[in-house]
Amino acid sequence: MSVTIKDIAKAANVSYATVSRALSGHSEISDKTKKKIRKLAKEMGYTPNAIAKGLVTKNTKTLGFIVPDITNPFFPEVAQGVEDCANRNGYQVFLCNTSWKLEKEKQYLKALYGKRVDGIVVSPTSNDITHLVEADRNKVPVVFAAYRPAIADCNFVATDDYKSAEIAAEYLLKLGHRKIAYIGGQQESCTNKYRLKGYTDVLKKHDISLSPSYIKHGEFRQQSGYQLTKELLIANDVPTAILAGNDIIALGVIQAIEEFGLDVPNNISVVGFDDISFASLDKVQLTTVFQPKYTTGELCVEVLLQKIKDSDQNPTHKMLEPELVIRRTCKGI
Amino acid sequence: MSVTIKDIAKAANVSYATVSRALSGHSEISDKTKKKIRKLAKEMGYTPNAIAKGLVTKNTKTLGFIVPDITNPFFPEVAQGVEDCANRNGYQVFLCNTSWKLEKEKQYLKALYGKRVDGIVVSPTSNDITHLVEADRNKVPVVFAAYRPAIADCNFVATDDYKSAEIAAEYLLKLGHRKIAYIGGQQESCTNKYRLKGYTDVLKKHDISLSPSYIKHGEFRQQSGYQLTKELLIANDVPTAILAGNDIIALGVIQAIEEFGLDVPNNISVVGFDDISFASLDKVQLTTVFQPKYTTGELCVEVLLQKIKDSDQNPTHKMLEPELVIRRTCKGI
DNA sequence: GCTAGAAATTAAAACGTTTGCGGCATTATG
DNA sequence: CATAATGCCGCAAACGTTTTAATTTCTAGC
Repeated sequence: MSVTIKDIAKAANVSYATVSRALSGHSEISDKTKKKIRKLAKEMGYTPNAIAKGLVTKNTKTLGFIVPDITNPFFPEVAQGVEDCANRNGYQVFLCNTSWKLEKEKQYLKALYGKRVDGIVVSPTSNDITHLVEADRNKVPVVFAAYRPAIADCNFVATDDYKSAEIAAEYLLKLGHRKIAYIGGQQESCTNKYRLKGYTDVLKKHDISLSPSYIKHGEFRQQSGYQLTKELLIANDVPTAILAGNDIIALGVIQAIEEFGLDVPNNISVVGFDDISFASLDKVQLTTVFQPKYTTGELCVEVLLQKIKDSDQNPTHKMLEPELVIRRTCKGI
Repeated sequence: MSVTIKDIAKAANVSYATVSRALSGHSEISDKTKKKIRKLAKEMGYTPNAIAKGLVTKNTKTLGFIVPDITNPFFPEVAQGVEDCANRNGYQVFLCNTSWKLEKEKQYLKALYGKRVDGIVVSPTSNDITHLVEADRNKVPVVFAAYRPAIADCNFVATDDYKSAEIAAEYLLKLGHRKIAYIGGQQESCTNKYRLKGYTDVLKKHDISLSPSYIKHGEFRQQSGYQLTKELLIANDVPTAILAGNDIIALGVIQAIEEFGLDVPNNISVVGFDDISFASLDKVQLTTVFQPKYTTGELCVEVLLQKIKDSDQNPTHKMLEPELVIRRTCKGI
């Protein structure tokens, strides 16, 4: 059995209110007893029970972080930002991995609320976020990470996906490409939609016709990029450039291209999104659009803490700037 | 204010003990009232308060997972195993990232205990684990992940690091290499020690003299592998093979070699440990020693749940089998 | 219709904290 | 010296559950 405030009170021969005050400090109490009790607490090996405390104070100093795939290096970097910032402010974070399953996302949301977390940062699995906004409205502050909800009154911090895609597409055009395919992730996903739109808009702007066979969707996974690219290459009209939905898709794309006997960038140029750490590997040198991952995580908990402090302020929207990083998977035509 | 058991009790005109029983189900209660109350609870939007529940039942259905670096792809895979298995059993997990800082590890341990987690799986930052075994003995069950403690009465699940290194070294010898360097991670780390010993033992067994300049230590990071290899290559006695402390170090090693104008595997062979997903990339094709990462995570929480159920059973030790996976970074001499 | 026994329900304590309010010393004020 | 003000501290309620023991209600057997 672990030692409680009551044990200390008994040992010090004071009421347990006094012990509580001595330990927390922010109440009127004489320096003498404060010293005495703190010393005693240390000797007895007291660790405050955050559970009991949470019950009365109604805040648990706990956050939830819901991600679709912790195995995609994009998310660990965001997670590190979340975690560091939470930790700096005395919070702990529950990690929840949905494996791109909406059902799991819902389950986790419920569980987190059950645990009475003080706030949730979530990178949603799908475009169906009704349960999340419902939670935000009635239960616990929610901020979306790397996702820009269609509804206005939600908190989010995201990188401008539309702009990211614009930048990438413009770059490819500048290199002389006209036959540019898009290998996306989940079609319904919001990120995907914005990126797709940025791409199509740029092409339209330059009067380039969009071949439907050049647009393919699957998952944000290497395997998916690989598969989709195979399909693309088997068809007779091979593009000169491929825009991948994100970096791990791009890795799959490259793999497929080379297995097909073609070369990157000599036959086909490839650009991704995110700039995960492996993109800069000498062997990879993937041209991609950088997204501030760590910062996203940090900012998410910062706005969350704001909401926690002052629950009825206006929703916060933070749009981060993408950045084209040119490496060696693209070539002029 | 969220709806509580008392609210439901009032609405249903029963005692709140009845409500509790109706909801939890595992007590004698008439089917009729059970139905009635459950329906009511749903209508009123009741979510049980796990905090309050934890206070009385003394288990929180919560686990802690402490890792040194979530950014190393090794750990997300373990994390996924931990998370999936925990989730399957109705547990939630706190992710704690120490960034290889012992101080943070200690802080987190305290915080987790404060939150009264039911168990902790930890991949320790250093070889100083006294605080962890102390916690295991007096407070909360702990199991070590991917780490084999020197002390006998601890729970752990790890891959046999000694054997892993043996396999790798033997392979290199079979290819004809005699000048094999070792670029490790943190020297004090247990994993490193076993791998180093496996390597040196094999070399001794084959009567190969160990040059001290061939053994270097730093961190389990790409940058570290890169740096150390640069130093190694600048010295005049260049090895024909390098054993890297893990895969991300290996990536740094390869980078340094190629920047130096040498080729892998034609001039220098390299082998890593872990088999992270990027090792199999077409561009990388790293020869490495596979470690069952996901399984490690899963097993960790399995033994944890055992300990939680039956606290005074003997410590559990699980040793997993490594596996050499031959790709394209090694060549015969 | 009575009673024994089983089944369903209630009352109340407990978990470990925090905190508002009241009371007692002690000190300051007139 | 009496009173007011102040500083410390104790009492007890509260947070939302579970659970033990006690009580009521129901069922069945005679």
